[in-house]
Amino acid sequence: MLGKTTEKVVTRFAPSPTGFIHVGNIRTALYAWLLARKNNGQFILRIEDTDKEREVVGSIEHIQKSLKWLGLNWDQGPDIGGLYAPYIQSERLELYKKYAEILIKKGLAYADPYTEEEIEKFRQKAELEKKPFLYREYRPTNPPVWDGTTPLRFKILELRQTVWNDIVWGELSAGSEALDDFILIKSDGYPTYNFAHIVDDIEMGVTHVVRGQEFISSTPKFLSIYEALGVTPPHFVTTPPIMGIDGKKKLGKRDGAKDVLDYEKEGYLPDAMVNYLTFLGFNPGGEKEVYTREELIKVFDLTKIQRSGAQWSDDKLNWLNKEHIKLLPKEEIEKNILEQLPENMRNLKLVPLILERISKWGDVKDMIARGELNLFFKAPEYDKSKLIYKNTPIEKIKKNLELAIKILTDLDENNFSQENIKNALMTVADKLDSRGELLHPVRFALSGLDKSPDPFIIASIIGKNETISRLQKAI
RNA sequence: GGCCUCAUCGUCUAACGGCUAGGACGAGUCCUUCUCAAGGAUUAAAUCGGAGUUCGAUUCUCCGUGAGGUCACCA
Repeated sequence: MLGKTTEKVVTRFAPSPTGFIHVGNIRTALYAWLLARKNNGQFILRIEDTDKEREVVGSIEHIQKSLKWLGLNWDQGPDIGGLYAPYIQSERLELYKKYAEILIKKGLAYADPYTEEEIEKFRQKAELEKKPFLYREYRPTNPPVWDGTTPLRFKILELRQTVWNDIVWGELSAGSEALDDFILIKSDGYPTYNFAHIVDDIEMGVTHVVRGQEFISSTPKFLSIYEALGVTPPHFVTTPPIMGIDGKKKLGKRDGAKDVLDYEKEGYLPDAMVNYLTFLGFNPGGEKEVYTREELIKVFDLTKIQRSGAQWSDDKLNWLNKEHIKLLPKEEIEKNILEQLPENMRNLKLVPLILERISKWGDVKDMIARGELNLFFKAPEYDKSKLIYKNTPIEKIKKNLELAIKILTDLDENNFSQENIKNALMTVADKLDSRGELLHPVRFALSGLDKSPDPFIIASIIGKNETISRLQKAI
């Protein structure tokens, strides 16, 4: 499956520092990481900062933070160095120049003599003729010697059909229209992505190039560079796109794809994100869906990556996050929930109640904002008439509330637990015409809400004194 | 538009060419319940269309349709 099975697997994630990493493209990093970890290989982080115009200050740190949060640790990278340092392309310009010289010597690269305006004219002409624009049709016969002030172009010699193999997609092919004289080095001295990533992948010994399917159509160009340099290309692992929630478009920043770190802020578990992201476009077979990180590494298999795009689903992510929360030790759940609460609300007894109403830690803040926890800290104000259960007469409601007070007063304060309260009240409630005529006024007296947790858990949390005081007030 | 690619419930997906096309999310119903949530049970829901190969096609081939990607001194 990996081709040369004896080779050591080396994968990389090579983002450009143009802002945050969104969930639509972090999955490539995840798959590259899984592949390296599964094979005890190397995972490299490389920064492709060859476009100075689009560069955003601080994004390298932000990207590293995103990867760290997800637990995608790298073995070589800008911060930790490694055998092939530096890992930032702008610091490797000499290397690209060296490779460019090799191509020039071989007669496979030449200086582009045209101005941008001239090229634009060619392009317009092609558009008018409804033909695709191909620079090679205007290739200069006697290009000047390249002095570094003009773009350097690759010279495609042989026009032919390109056929190659992709581990995910199988055999792929493209006609000769896909081959053109593209730019290797820009007039500002920086290499293009097309050239730099190949040089680096060769230098760093990358064995598996994991990337999104937007690169399929430029693969013939990449292959012609490998061929020109006399280097065997790496294995290509092309991943399907992730589509936005609403439409069918690829998930991108423009379509509201969120920063990976936004999910950290919202209180998702990194393991749940990793699980969700892995399964968006991959399935090992079988019916198990909740996987730990270690299990994912074990079952990850390149041949089981999907080819069609998958739509992002917050619902499924939320469900999976809840499943991962359930996997956590009790103390950790308590710690995380308490952290979300303001100091005056940090009551350990609230934890089980909160837990069953959230799918991620951030939901706790929403509960607070909606005022759902207020009733545990302050006696509620409410419309008295709502104490009545259906058509039960007021006298009966009053009697039942008095009955409840009597029962609860008899309960020992040390045994004022949800279970004991429930047993005590239910025994009495069962003897009435309907349980509601007791349970409803009690719950309403305690909560003041049409919809709330059951009276037993409320009583156990606010304690015996407060419970009885609220019931008396109701009467 | 040229080139490349993809197509199973609403969504994520499973199914050596062979059981009644399976699971999960979401939705509905029921149980548990005074209400909400949680939990349990359960129902509905799909092989894009048309030819061909075959005893037999979700699976292989062709055509059509739909969708996505790509055609930069961006990566």
